[in-house]
Amino acid sequence: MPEFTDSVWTRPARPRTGQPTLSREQIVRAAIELLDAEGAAGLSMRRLGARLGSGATSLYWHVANKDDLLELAVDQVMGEIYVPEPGDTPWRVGVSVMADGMRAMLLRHTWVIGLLGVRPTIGPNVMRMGDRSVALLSAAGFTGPVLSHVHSLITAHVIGAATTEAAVAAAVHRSGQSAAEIRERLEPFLEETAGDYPEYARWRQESGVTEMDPEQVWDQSFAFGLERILDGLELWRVNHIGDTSAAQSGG
Amino acid sequence: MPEFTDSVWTRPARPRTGQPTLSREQIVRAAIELLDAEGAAGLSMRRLGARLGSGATSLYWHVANKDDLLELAVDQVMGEIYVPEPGDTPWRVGVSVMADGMRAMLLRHTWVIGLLGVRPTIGPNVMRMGDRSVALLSAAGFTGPVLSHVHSLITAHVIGAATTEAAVAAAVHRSGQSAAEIRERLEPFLEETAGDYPEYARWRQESGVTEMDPEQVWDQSFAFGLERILDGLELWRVNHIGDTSAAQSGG
DNA sequence: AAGTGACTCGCACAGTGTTCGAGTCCACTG
DNA sequence: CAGTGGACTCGAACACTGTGCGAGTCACTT
Repeated sequence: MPEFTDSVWTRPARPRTGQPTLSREQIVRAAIELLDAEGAAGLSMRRLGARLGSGATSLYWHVANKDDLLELAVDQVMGEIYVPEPGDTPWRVGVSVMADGMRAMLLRHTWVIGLLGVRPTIGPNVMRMGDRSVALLSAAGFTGPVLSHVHSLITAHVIGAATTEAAVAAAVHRSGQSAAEIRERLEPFLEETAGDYPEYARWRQESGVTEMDPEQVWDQSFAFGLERILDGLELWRVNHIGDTSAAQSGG
Repeated sequence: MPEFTDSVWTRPARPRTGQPTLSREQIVRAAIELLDAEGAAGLSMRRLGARLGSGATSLYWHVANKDDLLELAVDQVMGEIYVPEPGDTPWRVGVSVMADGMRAMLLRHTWVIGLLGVRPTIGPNVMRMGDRSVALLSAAGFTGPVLSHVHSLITAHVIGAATTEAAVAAAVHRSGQSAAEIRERLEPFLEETAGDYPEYARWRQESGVTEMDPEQVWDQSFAFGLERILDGLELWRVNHIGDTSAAQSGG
């Protein structure tokens, strides 16, 4: 029975002495490249070994198993997220920068999304990100459990938005068609079922959403949501902290 | 090359004449049971066939492939979400009921979470849910692209929150330990690295979060986020619609 | 009685993650 | 310098996966 406390991060790394041809960092990097290029289904230990010019089973010396490798890969790309220092900017800007950066990362590495619900990551990069987030939100005046709630709220928005966006993007990519082609092809199907979903059909027609650039819609949707969240948080701040000075400078 | 428009939903169902021992509904139901009991990794066509007392390849008569089966399963459980009629309650309550229901569903069927980012679902239950959401949000005064943004915002919060919660729950379940045991075992590891993450360590100590019931914290975190989102939306409503009468009754 | 189409299913194939044990090479000790 | 131990590589093998194919069974129509 595996234990939660027995993960890549709590186990000591194997000591390195010789000059081996393979290294853990190299393997993780190659895995990320493969995942970016071909998605989660494209990564197999044999293919990864081949890409590195070594046998598939050699990898198991450096990595306990595939799950561990994926966990390492997730933590690695988490390190790409930039969390601003508190005090540099108003807290809303700081949080927005973090959220935008996280969203961009998830859309660069869409395979991460499917892994986030499987197992929590406590790797160094994630920890470092958490540490900096605490600094940012502390400076904004959030403390105690609420600080954690705020952090969860922001990350949940990013993850949720990226999830649906990635799903559509994956389908578009798989189909090999442009978004416009797909819309055109899907149209008759939607027309046909319009009678079953009258409210939706009405909105679809009168909203003009069919004429818009999908990519822009995603961006707008994400930005709109983030602004509403920040508005809501600001309101809470005013009511529960009453001190707006922290909005400008840290501490 | 598969096409986006060639999915389970756009293809006509096979006509049924005889009295077969297997049915699509039965297969989907059994698949959901298996997924609930053992997670995504526990579902294989062979095991599913065995559970239904039939050969594994027999399933392929009723279902094109495993991906299609999963899509059917996702849509099925999406049907468990209750979206209130507009007019029954203030819009905030209506939205909260939908969000709570969706969260509960995702936590009942955590395997769904890992599939949401893989491929968009346009099954009947999802469509029906969309239709009713449009009705709810229209009655609240949201129109055009903003209505879609609001819907995305709510669902993103639910999905994002459920994602991290499910990840932890899965790890706890796998470990076979209680949350308290895990915390106790993880403690030395966190102590050890506390020096590297000073802000986090400070917050952890002074927030008292270690003494709380994890399940309650999840609930509180989700509710806190939802309230902030609804506050932010309310603010937007007041500024951009200026009509608060729609808050009480539909239309 | 023959035929047709719905449906079931065993076999086979290519591919997966992972274990095991044999093999290679280097750094160090005696 | 011989030898030993450990770091590291890797081929073979095992149990498993999704799925195509073709043969088989049955109910019903003509």
